[in-house]
Amino acid sequence: MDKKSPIQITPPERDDNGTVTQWVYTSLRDAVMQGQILPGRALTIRELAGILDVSPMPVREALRQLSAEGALEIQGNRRVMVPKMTAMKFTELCEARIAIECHAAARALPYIDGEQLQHLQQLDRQIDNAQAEGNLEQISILNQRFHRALYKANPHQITLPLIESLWLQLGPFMRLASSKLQEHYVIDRHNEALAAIRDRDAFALQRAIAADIREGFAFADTPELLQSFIEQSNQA
Amino acid sequence: MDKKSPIQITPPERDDNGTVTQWVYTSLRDAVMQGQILPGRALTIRELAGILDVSPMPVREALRQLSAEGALEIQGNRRVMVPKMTAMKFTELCEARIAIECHAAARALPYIDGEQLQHLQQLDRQIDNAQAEGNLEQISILNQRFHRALYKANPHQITLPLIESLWLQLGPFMRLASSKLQEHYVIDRHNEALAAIRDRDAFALQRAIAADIREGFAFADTPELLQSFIEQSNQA
DNA sequence: TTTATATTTTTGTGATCACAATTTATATCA
DNA sequence: TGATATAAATTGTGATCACAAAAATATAAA
Repeated sequence: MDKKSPIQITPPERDDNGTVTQWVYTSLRDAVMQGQILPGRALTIRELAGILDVSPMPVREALRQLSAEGALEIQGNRRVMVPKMTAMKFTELCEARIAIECHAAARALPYIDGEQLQHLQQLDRQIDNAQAEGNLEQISILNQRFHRALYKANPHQITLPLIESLWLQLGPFMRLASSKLQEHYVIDRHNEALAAIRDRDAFALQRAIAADIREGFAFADTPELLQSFIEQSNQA
Repeated sequence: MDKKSPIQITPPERDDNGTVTQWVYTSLRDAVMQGQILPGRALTIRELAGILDVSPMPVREALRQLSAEGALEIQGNRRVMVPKMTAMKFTELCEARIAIECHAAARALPYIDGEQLQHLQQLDRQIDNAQAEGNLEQISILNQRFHRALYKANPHQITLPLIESLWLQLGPFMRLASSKLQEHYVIDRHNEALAAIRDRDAFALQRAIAADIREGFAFADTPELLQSFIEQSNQA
């Protein structure tokens, strides 16, 4: 119980409506996304149930769902863990994000009305503020919210679950890696995206989104730098 | 129990190794893919457990996994059902397939060696045979196998689960729709794909894959035809 | 100390049960 | 007959238990 690395879970308010399974799911999802569980660390149902003070049943269900979403990995031993990152996997995830999110953005463009544009602009301003404060955590959350709002403008959207799966797989590594950095310059490509939306220019929008995603990973520009981050995050 | 539409499940051999949950999952997945469960039909844990002659527990887990994969949908009532198709959703799923599978094919291309090419050619011949026999069921299975083998050539592949999710969402509708057709001409684009692979031509490969996917849906060419298939498949 | 073997503990799986919420069926009244 | 209220049945959820498989630990031999 205490020989292994600690699992720090800060669960959200136990909202009375909604099932326990739902709450456990959100708690674990957040913990994974924030890199609070080391990759490779074995997650046992009973231990998590003890930490969250619930019966094993909702944990079982949440683990299965998170595994299906790619956030966790079921090994041959039936053991569940946060997947370890590799350089090639990282590259594949980035390129997949670019391909799918550009597609989603282009498909959403025709549906973006004035109100939604305003909402995106507001999110962009909030990101600027968080940038000024150097609040990396907040930047990351708002950035996700910006992308989600953009893709969701398409009322027939079906790719968001796929995109979120990629975010889940990249999330833990991103957090661990960016926490090792003292500074992290971010060029704001959201303005370019907003301009492209106003111009109804799908290609420009895709360029802006692709650049935004690519520059979000710029901290691991060189293969050597990437490798060093991976080794640090996979110490287990 | 018998007022509702029947659920015809032909489960595979109960392989002794592997968990009951795994077996239930595969059984339900196949049933959904083959359109044997009407969209909108409420799936209850106990009923499925009775049909498959297992306890409710493995059914619960399988349903949750299938829901996370997009094969099933959890309504507000916590009821689970096969999602209903809409014209717009169908279009979005097709376009997403094209975008992601073209990406996956291009990323796999550099890794395809002689042995894998040979395997793809063999699958192509099998498809030709099934075509000659008019065995739609077999064509569909082999076609999936062809695409899967192609994308899997990339050893760092991470998009296959996303692609399979799209297949799961399209599958039931495709089966129901194509069963209404007497004939279904299929132009074989796999030869073009194989030629592109031999030439190491990524763009040509993407064109071939895109055309293959698009022509697989050609039976619903016009909006009116598509609408009529949707209405037929959603009678519930 | 290191390696191999035996024992204990822990773990995932699947079954069963209780209960509140929802659905379905039945009865009541216009 | 048709709408509405009441009762019965069914459902998902979460808890608990038993058990075989796996992991961790202890023991023996080199």
